[in-house]
Amino acid sequence: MQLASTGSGSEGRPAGRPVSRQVLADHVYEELLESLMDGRLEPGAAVSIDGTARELDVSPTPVREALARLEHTGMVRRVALKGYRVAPVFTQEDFAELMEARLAIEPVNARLACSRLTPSHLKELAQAVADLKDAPRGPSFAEFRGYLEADERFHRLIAEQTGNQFMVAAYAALGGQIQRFRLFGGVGITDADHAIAEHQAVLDALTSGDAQRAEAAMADHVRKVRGRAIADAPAD
Amino acid sequence: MQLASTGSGSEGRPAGRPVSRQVLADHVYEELLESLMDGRLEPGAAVSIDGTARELDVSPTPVREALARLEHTGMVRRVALKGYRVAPVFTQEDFAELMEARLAIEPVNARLACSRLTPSHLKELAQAVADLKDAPRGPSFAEFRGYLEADERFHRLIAEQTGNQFMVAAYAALGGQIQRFRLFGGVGITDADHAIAEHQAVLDALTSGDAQRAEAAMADHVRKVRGRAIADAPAD
DNA sequence: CGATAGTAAATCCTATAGGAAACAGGATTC
DNA sequence: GAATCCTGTTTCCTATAGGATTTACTATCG
Repeated sequence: MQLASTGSGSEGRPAGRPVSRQVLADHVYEELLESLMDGRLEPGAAVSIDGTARELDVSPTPVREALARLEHTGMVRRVALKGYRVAPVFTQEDFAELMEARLAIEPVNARLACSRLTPSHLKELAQAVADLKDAPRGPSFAEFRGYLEADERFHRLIAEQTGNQFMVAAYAALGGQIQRFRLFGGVGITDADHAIAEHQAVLDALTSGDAQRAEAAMADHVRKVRGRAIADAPAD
Repeated sequence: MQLASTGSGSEGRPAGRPVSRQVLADHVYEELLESLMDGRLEPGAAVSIDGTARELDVSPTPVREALARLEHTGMVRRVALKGYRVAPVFTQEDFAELMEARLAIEPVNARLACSRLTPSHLKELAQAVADLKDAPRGPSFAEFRGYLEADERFHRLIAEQTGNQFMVAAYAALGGQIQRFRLFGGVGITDADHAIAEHQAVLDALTSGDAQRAEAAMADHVRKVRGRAIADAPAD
């Protein structure tokens, strides 16, 4: 790394980025994922490979690779020779299926995590609940973004604390869809008080170390989320 | 499939082939997936982009796209600037986690599928069990390949018959790993008689329409598979 | 006025080229 | 004899070019 006396070739490295060499496809992936999560890319919108490449000032090759990865998450769909589109809006049936899947996975996660919890894990969970309480809940997206982030973080932490890589993967596959639904499913943050109380109940159960109770608390939470969403659903 | 007949690639492809136009990346994906499932690509082996491209007589671009998709399934791993490698062998801990995840997902699948079963679905399941019984079980891989395929098909059919796209995705994420473990985990087909009987029990429960019984039968099957695998595990 | 054909633009898909980094092997020096 | 440096090769990563196909717009004809 130290330069030899006879510097061969270009000596001037850009001062801004000395070694932080990163693969462009990763950057593109992160950028697209953020756009999808933030709602800047609305369901049904076309995601042009060339267009995205021009917008991010890269070549189409990294964009193609990033989209290939994103396709496997269900966030975008590929039609063989037509290109990529953002996955369509959730129907009520999709939502019901998603909640069914959450009911199968998340209570198990809570039960498994319960037996492996460490104090630092509990602290992280408590922080997530605290952030949920403190997050602003304004009408614009920028204002309730923190709320959604804390909500997702709480559930993801529990999945990670199972120590089971497959349960983490299973939740991750759902987590993106859950986040997407929160944005476009029509359910706002009218249920914050209830949701916070339920999260607190899950956290209390986990703290108590009673795995059965934690599993039940999580199942109760998911069921109630489903119930509130159905009650608020637009009759389209 | 035409890839095999290209021989010594002399010139570009002949112009008059409008029909059966398909994306090359899909071909590469299928080819690689089959190699991974068949065990031709052993765990830890490097999967060179350029090498695979030469071998399949395509350019590196489709190979890159196929590998990007495969990475998300856990079959291959990517190191930032070093390339792709086949995922390492399962440890006993990995196996325990996989079975824990199966226990969370597959019994639920059986329960959900039970209420939606149609006669044609039942016929497909019965065919899978019949194939399992009839499949040869020789020592070489080519001989018990049919057995593994029927086994995987049975479980996948149940997942699909839930009608829940997310449960299908969750099972698909596990299914590949299960198949990989069957090849490299050390458990042969010494338990065929037990496994067939358990599959039959699950099928009977599904036929009866008793969702609770189907769920229990599937849970019993997964637990017994786990038990037999642990008993047969090499003490490495 | 409406429908159709033709052209132009945009897009996807694949191949090829070139730069950068990592790995392997051999030669040199202590 | 061992460690180090250098060099050649391989591989990954990105950019660019070109063929093929779909889409949109326009002009012409019925």
